[in-house]
Amino acid sequence: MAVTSKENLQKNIKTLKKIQSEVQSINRVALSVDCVIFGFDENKLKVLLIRSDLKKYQSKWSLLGDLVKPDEDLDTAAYHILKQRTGLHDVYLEQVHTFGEVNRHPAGRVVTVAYCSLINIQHHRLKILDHELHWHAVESITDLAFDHQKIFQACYSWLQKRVQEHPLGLSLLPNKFSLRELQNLYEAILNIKLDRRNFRKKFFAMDFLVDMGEDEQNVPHRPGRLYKFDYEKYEKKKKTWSGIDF
Amino acid sequence: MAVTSKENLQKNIKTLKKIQSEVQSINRVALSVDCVIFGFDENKLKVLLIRSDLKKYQSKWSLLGDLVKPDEDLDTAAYHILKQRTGLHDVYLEQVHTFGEVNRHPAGRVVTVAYCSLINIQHHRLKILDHELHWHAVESITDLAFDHQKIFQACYSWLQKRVQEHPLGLSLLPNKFSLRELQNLYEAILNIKLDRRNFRKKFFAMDFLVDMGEDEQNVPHRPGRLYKFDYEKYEKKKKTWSGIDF
DNA sequence: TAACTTTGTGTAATTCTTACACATTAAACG
DNA sequence: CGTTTAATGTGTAAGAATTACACAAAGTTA
Repeated sequence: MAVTSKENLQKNIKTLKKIQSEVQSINRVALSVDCVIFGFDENKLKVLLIRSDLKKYQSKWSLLGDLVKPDEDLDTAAYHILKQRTGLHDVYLEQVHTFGEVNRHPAGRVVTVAYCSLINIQHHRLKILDHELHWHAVESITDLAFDHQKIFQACYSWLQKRVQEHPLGLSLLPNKFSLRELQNLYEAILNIKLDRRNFRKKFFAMDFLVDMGEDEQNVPHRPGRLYKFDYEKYEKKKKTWSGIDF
Repeated sequence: MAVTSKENLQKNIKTLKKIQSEVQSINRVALSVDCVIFGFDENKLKVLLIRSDLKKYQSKWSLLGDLVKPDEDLDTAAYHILKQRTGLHDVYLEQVHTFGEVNRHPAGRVVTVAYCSLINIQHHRLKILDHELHWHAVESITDLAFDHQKIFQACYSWLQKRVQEHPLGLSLLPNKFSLRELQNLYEAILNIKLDRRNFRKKFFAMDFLVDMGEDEQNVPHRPGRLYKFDYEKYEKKKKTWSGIDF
């Protein structure tokens, strides 16, 4: 099988050259990444948006994005945006979907890879004021630039689903949090009300919460216990899918 | 807010031109789509592979893919491959992930968008013999060309998860199928054994199966009932996610 | 010290999941 | 034609998970 004859080798080199020329010439497009950066503040789910350079006059907001350099991995490009815009490097980031319609961008063919990121809004407050960068409550996001509304919607739906099978949502909270905060978070993301006792029971039953032995401070009522999430334990024990459930 | 002053307009045009030049010049990469095409035959889950043009001498197999033309949508490009290679046009196709590592392809920077497709292998048998196109059982797929092993693995994992929340798996079966076939399908995809009675109970409880009033033919034992899947009913009733379950 | 607000906890009813066995049907074989 | 073979079709009881729901305790504020 693995007879590497001279002809085969030459044929192969020829084919490679052909592909290379195809790759180099006409068949190229611009590639960008766009990040949907979620935060959680005042019990609301928020998204970080920037006033679009382009179309500024229409006062439209857009997602944070940039062109991918020819020598840059996609993930790297997305991390770069996060670092640049929020100053954070240790963030949850996951690719969601690629949008490649021919006419999606006014500047020509630009295919964009959408990433979803979740950050702790408190670690970050500082860097915001410069630029035209602002947090927007998800319900209020209605008319973004380009096809960013669609991209945002895809990422939000993705988050709502993903958060039910993976503890990524916790990236939105401080390291120590109360169960009320945790519940508020899920209620905000899923846009539903949950039963407090059952929510609590469920999370304790998962057994990933570590009691920090501390209570909340400066609350005008009985303070709640603070917990952290044990990611290591989660990684070991995480649910191995099985059950058909349309 | 919406004051469209002349300066703003001019500034905007200038910005657009700047982006256009960035988009047109250096910041471009080749884009391809790769399809992981699943089929189901002899109670095994299979994938359609082609002998790589390139690296042919190493007898490696690869996924079916092609460069995306500058005037072609991503989904269109993926459909095109399916049409071209299988002759089928009415297939289940979904984007899974985009792979964009700088050095993933020997011919230069090629970012590829991976699609997953499920086809009914019986509607298709004919077109296979030409080309170096073959079905491979998923367990036997170990050493594909380029990073195709990684792409295949991502799509297979995606399928295993997706099939538990969406009836896409049924695209792999004929329109009329027995419950045994259906169970074999799920067992093959998930690579587990399922209890026959409970499986049956579960599917009937979903209430998406329509009794065709016919039995299997030419089986050397008691024939099973044939059913079809009611996609319309599914679309109406489909489960609205809710439950946290890591 | 009384009023307020939110925490923390338990149980009963219901639904869902799992494990498991036997009679039935058709084809194949002698 | 009767026996064997191989799969279909069905029900139930035990256990697990989910839901709905109410009251005492702990701090803060006035």
